[in-house]
Formats: sequence, C-alpha cells, structure tokens
Amino acid sequence: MSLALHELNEAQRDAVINTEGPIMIIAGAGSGKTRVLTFRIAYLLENGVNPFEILSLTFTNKAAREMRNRIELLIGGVAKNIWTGTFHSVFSKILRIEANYINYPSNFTIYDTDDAKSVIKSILKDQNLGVDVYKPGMVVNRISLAKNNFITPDAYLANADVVADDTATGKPKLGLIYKMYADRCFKAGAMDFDDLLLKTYELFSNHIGVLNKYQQKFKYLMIDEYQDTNELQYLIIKKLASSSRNLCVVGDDSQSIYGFRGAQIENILNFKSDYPDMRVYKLEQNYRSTKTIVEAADSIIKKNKIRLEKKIWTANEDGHLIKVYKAPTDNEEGVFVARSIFEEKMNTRSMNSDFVVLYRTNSQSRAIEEALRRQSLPYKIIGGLSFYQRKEIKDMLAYFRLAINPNDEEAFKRIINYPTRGIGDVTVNKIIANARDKDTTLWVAAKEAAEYGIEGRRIKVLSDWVSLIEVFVSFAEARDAYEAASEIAKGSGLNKSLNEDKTIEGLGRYENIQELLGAIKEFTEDPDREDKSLGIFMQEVALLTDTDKKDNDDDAITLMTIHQAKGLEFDFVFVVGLEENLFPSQMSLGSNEDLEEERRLFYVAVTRAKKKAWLSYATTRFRYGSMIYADASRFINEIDSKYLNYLVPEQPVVAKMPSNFDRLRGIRGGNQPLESQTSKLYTSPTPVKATIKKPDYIPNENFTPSDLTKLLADTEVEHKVFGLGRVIDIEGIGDQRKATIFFQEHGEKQIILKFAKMQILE
DNA sequence: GCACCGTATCTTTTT
DNA sequence: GATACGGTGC
Repeated sequence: MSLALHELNEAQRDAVINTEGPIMIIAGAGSGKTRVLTFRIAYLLENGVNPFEILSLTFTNKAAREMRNRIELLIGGVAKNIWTGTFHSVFSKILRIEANYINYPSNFTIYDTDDAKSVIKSILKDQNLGVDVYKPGMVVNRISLAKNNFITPDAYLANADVVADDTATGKPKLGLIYKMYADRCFKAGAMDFDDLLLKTYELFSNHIGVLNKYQQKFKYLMIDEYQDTNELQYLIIKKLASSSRNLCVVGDDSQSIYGFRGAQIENILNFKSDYPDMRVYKLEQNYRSTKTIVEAADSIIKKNKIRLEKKIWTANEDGHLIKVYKAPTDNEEGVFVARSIFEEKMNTRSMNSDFVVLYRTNSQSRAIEEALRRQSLPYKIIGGLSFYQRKEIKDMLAYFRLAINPNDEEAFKRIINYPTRGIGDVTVNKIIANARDKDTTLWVAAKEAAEYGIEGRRIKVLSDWVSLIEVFVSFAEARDAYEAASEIAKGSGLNKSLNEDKTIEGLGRYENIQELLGAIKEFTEDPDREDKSLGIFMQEVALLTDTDKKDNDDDAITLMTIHQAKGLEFDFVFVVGLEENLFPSQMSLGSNEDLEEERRLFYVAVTRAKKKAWLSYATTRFRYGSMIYADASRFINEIDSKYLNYLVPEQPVVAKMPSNFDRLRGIRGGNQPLESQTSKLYTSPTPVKATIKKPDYIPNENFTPSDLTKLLADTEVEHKVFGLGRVIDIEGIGDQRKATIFFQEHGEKQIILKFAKMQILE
C-alpha cells in the first residue's frame, strides 16, 4: 500500500517527505497538523525506518493514542511499536528502566501535587515555619518552576540573587525547604511530575552511555506542541537529537498558553539559532473553520507583539457572524447558553457532542451546569475533580502505592489508620519523630517501633499492620494487577468499611472502588500488554488526566477550560465569562507578556469552532460567595467588529409568570419549588467517573394534550414521553397523518398524530 | 479517637 | 459557596 500523498496540500506534503535534518513545522490552528504528523510517521515507516526508532512526543496521552490509531489505519499494526506519549509518560518509562543509574528504585512512586503539598506541610511543621508565610501551594509552584528551569536545590542555594530575592520577600528559607523536599522525595523513592523531566536530564547528562543508547535508539524525533515546552524539555530534546539531528518540531507560537508552567515560547521562536540549517514549513491554510472565525481570530492575535509572521487563510465559506451577548448575571449567562444550544440543536439537528462551552476558570462551570440541567440538556465536565482525585480512590491507591513502594511516605500517612485500627496521632508522631531522628523512612521506623518505646496494645496493632502491608507487597510482586488489587481491596478492610456505609454517598464511594477495580481488570486483560503488574498500572494512572479519558458514546455537551480544549474542535463553541479581571485574568494584568498569553488563550478558544461561535459576559457574577461587578473583556473589543453580531439584551429572564420560554427551559411554576427539586433530582451526590447527567423527561404537571389537527411544521411541542421537540415535517391525511419531530433528548421520531399526546407550545 | 462546628482561604490555567 | 483545618466536647 502506498500513502495517498496527493491528499495533502503542498506545504503539508513538503513537511511529510522531508524527513532528514532539523525541521520546524509552524501549524496554524486547524491546518491539518495531526494529519501531517501521522503521514510523516507513516511515510518514514514505509521507507523502511524501524518503528522502534521513532519517538513521538505529544502533549496529552489522548493525542498520542489518536495518532497511533491513525497511523495504524494508514499503515497497519507496526504502528504499535513506535514510542509515543507525553514527555512525562515516556520519560517515566525510561527512568524505570534506568533507575539504578540514579539510585532510585525502579518502582518509584509518582507524587502528585497534593502529595507534594503534603510533604511541604510536614517540612514546615518540622522546621517550625508558618504555613501562612510559606503557603504550601506557592512553595510547590516555586520548586516546580525551579526544576523546570533546571535549577537544582544546590544551584538554588548557591545563587545569591535568588536567595536575596527570597529574603527580600520575607521567605529566606525557601531554598532550604526546596532542598529538604528533594531529599525527602528521594528517600521515599518518589518523584514529582517535574522530577520525571529533571531526573531524565540528569540521567542523560551524567551517564553518557545511557544517553548514547537512546540517541541511537531514537533516530527520528517528533515533538508536538513545541511552543509549550519548557527549558528542561528543551534541554532533553537537544541532547537526544544531537546525534541524529533528525528533529521535527511542530507548533504554533500563537497557541502558546502554558507560560505559567514554565513553557517558553522562545523555544519555538529561537529554533533557528540552535539549528541554523533547519527548514521551516508553514501550514497556513485552515480547513477547520469558517472565514468569519478564521479572520476574527486573526484580528485578535494581530494585537500581540511577540509572534512569528504568518498568513492564516481558508477556502471555507463565510459562515455566520460571532454572536456577542451581555448578560446581567452569571446565572443568566448560563440560561443564554442553554437556550442558544437548544435553538441551535433544533435548527441544525445537531448532536449534543457538537457543542462545547469554554471558560477561563473551572469555577465558572457551576452556573452553566445549572442552566443546562434546567433545559434538560445532557453535559459532561472535563477537569475539575477527576475520578482519581476522589477521596476513596486516593485511599485505595495509597494501599497500592505502599504495596509497590513501602517507603512512599504520603501513602503511609494516608492509610496507617484508615480504616481506623487504633493507631492514633500519638503513635504516628512517634514513628515520624524516630524516622527523622534516624534519618530513615516511616516504613522502616514503623517496623522498628518496638525498639523505641511503642509497646503493649499499640505495638501489636502496628506490627499487624506492617505484616499486612508485607503481604500486599508480595501480592504486588507476584500477581497481576487485577488479582493484587482485589486482594488488597479485601484485605485492607477498605472494601468492607465502604460497603457498610449505606448512605447514598457511601454507596457511591463503594461503586467508585468497584469501578476502579474494573479499570484495573481492563488493564490486565489488554492483550497488547506484556507487563501487567500493579506497578505499571499505577505508573500510568499517575500521569493520566481527565482529558485522556476514553470518549464514551454518550452524547453530551462538553464543558471545560480553554486550556483543556487545546487541540480539539467543535462545530459550535461558546466562550463565556469574557470579563475584565476574569478573562484576561487579574493575575495577567501586571505584564504585557502575561496579557499576550491570555490573548493567545482567547485565540485558542475562538479557533476551536468549526461553524459558529458565541461570546458572552456577565456584568455581575458570584465570586467568593458575594456579588462582584464586571466590565466587558477588552478582548471583545479587539475583534474587528465586522465579524460580530451584538445581541440585543432580552428582558430579564426571571419573569414572575412562567412564559413559554421558561417552559422551554424547564421552569414550570412561577415560584421557586422547582429549583430545589431539580437540583435534588438531577444531581447525583457522588457523581461517577463519566460525569454525564442525563435526566429523564418529566412532563409538565399541567400537561394538556393539544388538538393536533392543525399542527404545522416548525412548531415547538412537548410530547408526554419524549419531551421537548420541534416539528420538522408533516405528511399523510386523516388517521395516517404523521409528523416527523426532532426531540432534543431522543432525536428524530415519526409520530402518528391520531394517537399522540402532545402539547403545542407556541 | 472521633464527630461536630466555626473560621479562613480560596480561584488562573495542569503534567 | 465550598473546602480544609483547628478547636472543642464526648
């Protein structure tokens, strides 16, 4: 089989077939980047390159998976053998293989941000430092930034400027905390997210043989979303590519939105200075969006000073103007979104999954959710509290973690007395004190507890617990992930204690645990896996994000932050909360650089849309539980107004008497009982993984079937079973007369009017 | 050891 | 408005 290169445009084709030497592909939004990348890899394979020699780094696991699938479609099963994944997942794999070089156990734990904060808190406690001066979140951020710029603890402490800065801001101990933090992680056999990069870089720097091995292995490197790489990632890539020099970076400076995490847009702007012989291919034709959207977005991004010149264009049709809506409150902004989605669905007969609502901060989802629920529109939220962050899941995972690496201190502290087994704070504090004293880990200190004055009933309970964990350790070593996990779930008592809780919340927690076990089972049964150990499962879980979840088939509207929408596309896009101090964020107003990043974020938001975009803002909004006032975002005014359609504000939607619109929106009585009812009915107390809420239709209490003999097309109706819908077509006469109706919940249906119980709404 | 309650802080975005 | 934490009382 030969690749269909003629399906590509000239720039795309050039980017595919020029496989040797350093190459930069500047890929504007919607310009067929993934297509180029997949074709490029397929082209390499077709020309005899061994799949094991290709390393392709993507931004999310989902992107990696998608790319692998698409290559497989092009060229077949060999695609399985290429190395793809995120920086973090690929390098954690390498670190496991090479762990002995850096004195880590190969089953090291990956600490998430919560673990990191907890380590910081415990250091502060030991050092008698206040959590109000050294806010754990801030300290963790600062350490992360240091690591991502390749500043080790010693380098940090040795830098007089940095230390002087810290002293000036009243936090002279930051460097010390950093050092202690790194030390504790090391002792616990744990790495945080940044360590996965930092240790990789150190591994490659200090062990030239290891570096050579991987340089020879990966003859072709491809880096996606290059504009979002940080200093450390940049350094690693440079090392890996220095031998073969077959480095292909793909990115778009206009979509650089992770500066706050240390990403350096300079990496893409300065590529040429590292590789003077590089070639650039610019993908400037947009295949995704209408002319209006492409040009409106271009008019936004032109306000930025820091950017590479390019001319984005499209051959697509003009499309609709971007609608702009000013809402009096955040709740009514939600109502506007829900109502607009409903109408768009009716008019274009679209799926829920064609819609996305994008916001700057996670907390904005609330008002939108409420409105969608009232309109009976199913939705799913990406991000926020993910499945793996739920308490019961983290508890269970802590047992697994300890079974894999008993020195994991955060896991230890989490479950030593959970479920309650009579090991109280006093005993735990004794163990901690002794561990610090002897410069050892909590696990070792717990095993030796008898030696320093823990006795009687306490030592019995403690040594029982230690033996229990030791059994778990042997499970994790000897059995596959599913067997080990089920045994641990039983043996830990966690399963039992959750099963005894018969409250609704408790039931939900129990179900979540079962779901976790289900996921592990699925992992174990995957035929493509060689290593089915619990350790590997945990490694993957730690690096999983909400966006990586497999899409399930449920048709739902997507709600997420703009950051998470990167790389995705939707027919219909709502960007909400366009208010000063929210978007752009208040934090970004201090410097032009930060403001430009916000503007790029706005650019990313708008360019997600294929067909239509809506922008909205609210002049008042609840934040901190109190009302604040806001002006329209400067970004709205920055769009050339010829692309905008300012909607005339409607009269307040909270009318005393229910109007037809209210009824459409699901508001039934004039007074409030419904609000509490709906939230009870539709909010599951412990939402399960795929947070899709699809309420059953509940007919209006004063539902009275209308006379349907005069029913016309385009009429909105309420069906006793199928709910709200719009008549598309009517045909036949007499008893045969039937209507084709598109229901928002059930799609298109043929209804014989003679028997139908429907009410006409207009 | 634990359940309950009041208070402080939070909101930028995430691997 | 929600959560996390510390204090109090049993």
